[in-house]
Amino acid sequence: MKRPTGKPAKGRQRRARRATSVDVARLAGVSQSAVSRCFTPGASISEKTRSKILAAAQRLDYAPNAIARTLISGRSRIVGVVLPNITNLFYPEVLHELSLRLQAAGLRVLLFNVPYGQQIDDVMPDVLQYQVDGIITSARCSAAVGADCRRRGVPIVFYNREFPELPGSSVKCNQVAGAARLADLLIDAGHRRIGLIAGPDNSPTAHDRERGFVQRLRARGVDLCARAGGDFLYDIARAAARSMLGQPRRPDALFCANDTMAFGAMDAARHDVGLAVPDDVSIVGFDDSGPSRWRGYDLTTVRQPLEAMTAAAVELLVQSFGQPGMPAARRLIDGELVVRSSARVAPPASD
Amino acid sequence: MKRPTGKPAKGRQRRARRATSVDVARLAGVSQSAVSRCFTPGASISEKTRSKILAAAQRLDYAPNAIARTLISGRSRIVGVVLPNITNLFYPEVLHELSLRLQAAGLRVLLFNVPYGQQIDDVMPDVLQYQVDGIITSARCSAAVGADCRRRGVPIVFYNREFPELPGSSVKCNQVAGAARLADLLIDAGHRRIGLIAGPDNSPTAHDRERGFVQRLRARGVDLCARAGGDFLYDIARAAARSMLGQPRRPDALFCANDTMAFGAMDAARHDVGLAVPDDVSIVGFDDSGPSRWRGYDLTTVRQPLEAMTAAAVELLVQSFGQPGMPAARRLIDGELVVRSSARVAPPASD
DNA sequence: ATGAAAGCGCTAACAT
DNA sequence: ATGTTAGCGCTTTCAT
Repeated sequence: MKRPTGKPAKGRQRRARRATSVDVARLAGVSQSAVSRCFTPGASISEKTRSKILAAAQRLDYAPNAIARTLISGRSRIVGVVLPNITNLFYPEVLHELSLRLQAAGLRVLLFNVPYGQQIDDVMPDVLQYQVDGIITSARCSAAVGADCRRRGVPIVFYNREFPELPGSSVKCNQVAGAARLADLLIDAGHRRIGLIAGPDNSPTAHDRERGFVQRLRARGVDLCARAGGDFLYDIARAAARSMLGQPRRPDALFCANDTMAFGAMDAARHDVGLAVPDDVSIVGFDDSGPSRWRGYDLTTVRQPLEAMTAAAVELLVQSFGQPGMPAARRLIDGELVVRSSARVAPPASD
Repeated sequence: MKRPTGKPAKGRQRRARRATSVDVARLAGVSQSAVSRCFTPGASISEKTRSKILAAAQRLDYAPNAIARTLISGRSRIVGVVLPNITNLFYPEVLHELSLRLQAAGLRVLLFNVPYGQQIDDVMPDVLQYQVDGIITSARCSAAVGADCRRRGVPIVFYNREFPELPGSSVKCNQVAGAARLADLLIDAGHRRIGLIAGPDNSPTAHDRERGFVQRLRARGVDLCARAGGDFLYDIARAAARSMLGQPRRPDALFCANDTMAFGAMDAARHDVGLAVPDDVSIVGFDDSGPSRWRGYDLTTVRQPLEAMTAAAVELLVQSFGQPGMPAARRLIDGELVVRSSARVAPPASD
């Protein structure tokens, strides 16, 4: 089955044939392995050979084929990033940070979107087929996935999720502590009728925030006076706030489990119910997303320290490349209370 | 260099050895190529063999190695997505749409971020090394990149950018027409003192919007009464609007080249200058980003039809997989005028 | 420091 | 329909 000389390698090729290391070797008058070494940092090669090879490579417009390299070396330098729903105001920033840092570490981002309602399990086979060196995920995850990764030796880092029973490190913002600080802030300001607009039932993050808030309230002898679900969405939260604040004995402070809902609540207060913020009602959120700095909202909230979280995630992942059997590390990073004007900070003067 | 029998393939391996098609073939008692066919849609294989193979594959937890497949077939099913700055309120949605659609088409997204100030050229070598089947990009781009792609036979689709001189298709929202509609809307409402807050100097999109707006104004006999740069950013636009609206002969309408700047301008009008929107000043933007629907802004704007644009981009790319020499297609998609309450729509009753 | 050779896991031509 | 075989382009021993 020798192919007739001169014919371009098989009939298959669909793209312009790129120069290979063999071509470069031939032109430079060296062996193919020399070319390989030339493009491998730290390989032993003389300066003379190197420059000959580089010249030939340049002439042929050669660049190493990362796919072939992956196949033989078993390392792809690709990280699978699996996110639940990029549309959420929070994830774009995460992804931005993540891709910059991974790029800086010489790693590539293979992005996977888990459509609403599905979990990571559904995309996992695809991720694994591309021989990713590691995975960073913020999606829901089952034990099967953990087992998969372990079996394959693919390290996984959970971002703002935690699965103590799964092998894999995690990085989390301390939602509980952050929410507690907001509870303190409201109570210190003299609020006693405090309502809560919660996130989706299936979001651990939302749960943590609610738990942290309510626990601290209890610890200081205050009970929630109203609660509604807002699903992390503006419209739902606005409707919830509208009806909550429309009551005769309405709350005078509102904790929303994320910023987007807080914006909805503020708009409900001002435009639907006709209350002033913070004079009639204090409103606080969680995330410190872009619009919270805007003058129209100026939201008191807790900043998730994205840079630190992302740096930690990448760091943990890169570390685990070194030692395969690395024990799972858990990093809990405190959020920063950002006090703006949407909540009063002291009890009203005359009361 | 025969390796001693029984020893695990070389000393190199860093991850648990995964089952290969050879293992599956052996267990199923068929040839390795049969296994390959079994996992190739449309290949001819008997039902009996297929099920034998699938059973063996399941037992061994086998999945085809996409990297090896890429190497031999020359098709990676990976699309390089190159974006300039994901933090911009617009790109997250693009990326979301794009990744969903590409996933649905059986393609993977390899994400590249072009840090501020750089152009696509700087990341291009990396993209190409991974043998992507195609590229979708929204980053600045030079002729060299176009030449690169052409030479390599890698199709490229420009998203909201256009390079007529480069080989490659493009999908664009018709910024000029959209901006013209906003100009019409303001003039029809009786505005004659119209100001503009422009985008970054290096953004073609920003230029198109400004050009479309100003041209239509001129065509109807109106000249811009003020102009400032806002760099697509909230803070800068707010400052610009503050000084513009603080003048004695201030504009009574403002076009901001994107929504984010319009939010800044609205906040400046209301909170910095004490003007009512739209009673004292009409403000319009461009993009229809999330907060424009919020009650606090309720911004009149032009919606970039992301779904249509993204669908077109993926479609063009997939088409060009079929015919390598496909002529570049240019798709210009009209945006939709979204009339909300931030701009008045008729001349004031008594004037 | 360099070269020869093996082979990563797979697809696709060819032969049966 | 199935098996045989030749590589895809590279990294990595091993030998020199």
